[in-house]
Amino acid sequence: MNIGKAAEASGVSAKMIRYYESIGLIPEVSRTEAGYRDYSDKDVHRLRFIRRARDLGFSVDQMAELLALWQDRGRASADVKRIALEHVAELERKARELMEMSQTLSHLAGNCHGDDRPDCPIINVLSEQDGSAGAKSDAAGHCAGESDKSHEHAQPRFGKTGIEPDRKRRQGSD
Amino acid sequence: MNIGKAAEASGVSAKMIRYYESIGLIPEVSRTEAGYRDYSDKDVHRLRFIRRARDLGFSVDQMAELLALWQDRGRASADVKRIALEHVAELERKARELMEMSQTLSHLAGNCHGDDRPDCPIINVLSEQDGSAGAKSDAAGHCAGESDKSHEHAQPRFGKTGIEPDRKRRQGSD
DNA sequence: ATAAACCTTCCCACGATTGGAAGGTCAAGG
DNA sequence: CCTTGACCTTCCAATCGTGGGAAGGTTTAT
Repeated sequence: MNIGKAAEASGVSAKMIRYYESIGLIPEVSRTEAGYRDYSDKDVHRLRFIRRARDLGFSVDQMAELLALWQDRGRASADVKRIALEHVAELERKARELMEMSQTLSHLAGNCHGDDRPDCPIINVLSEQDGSAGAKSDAAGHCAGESDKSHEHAQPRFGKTGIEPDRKRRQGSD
Repeated sequence: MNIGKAAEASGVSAKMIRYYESIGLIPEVSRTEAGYRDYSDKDVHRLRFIRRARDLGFSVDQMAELLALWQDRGRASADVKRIALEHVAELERKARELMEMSQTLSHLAGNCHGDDRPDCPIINVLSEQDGSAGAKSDAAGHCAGESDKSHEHAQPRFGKTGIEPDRKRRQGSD
């Protein structure tokens, strides 16, 4: 089965299949004489596994762990569960972050007339001066319970588990 | 005020200040004789505006719209409100997506023994065959109400509003 | 004078994915 | 047999927001 069929059968695009191969998430499959990748049903099965994991928001690193556990007949379900629960915690953290932003903002929007006059609590909050000692309208800005997290966000979270992007692996040998 | 002080005063890193300038989100500020950027209080005020918008999850494009409205004395608050509510909808959509993944996964994890035996509903669901006609364990896989969204996700969402990344603007003239 | 702490520009990396160019291959129809 | 279109191959670039770092110049404090 060529890559197009494998992509269709698995729900993973041909582009991504090649990418996953290049970073070592999936092994290199055999090739036809013309150099076309040739996928077995087992390969497609693995790709479907990957698609489902991806649809659940797992990172490539986590998918690598899950794939390894899948292959491991002697795995402990505790290991799978741990990965899943860590991911759940992360998903919930991110969801909470988004909802806090959403709540703050819809609260502000609720207080905005939304007419053709310029006065707007949303703009007012965005343009607040910082060191305001006392004159701060507390109802608007940070009512969602986020206190000191303002300056730190978006750091890389999942450490690499062993697969590194050797995109250029085939450069000198081919 | 040099860029380091402006960064400290605004909560936007020096790196990001230069980036925002390079993409045209903020104007180029004046320079000292040595070429150092020199920020006024007004500039810092704008940077704080940006930091707050960013903390609310606005994209650079949306921040550009908000900055324009901020500067526009004759703005209609309806315009601000519209941007805010569109963003709220987007935030809620993303939060919902994350929560659906989280729920599916924690449901699965709840059914996982989490011991040293290999049997695990999480792995089972991930490795399910697709065209399974009847033998599908419905409790595990897709209980969160997501039906046909599996194959389409992560498309670019916010269209550019006029600021394009002309990072190399200063290349030939300087 | 010298060293530390800044600043400048430029390039690269992340993660996951898509798009496209340039070129080779395969299958179908004429 | 030849053409055409649909596929495949590799390689490069872009996305988005941010951080890291190199190479070199400047300011500031000792």
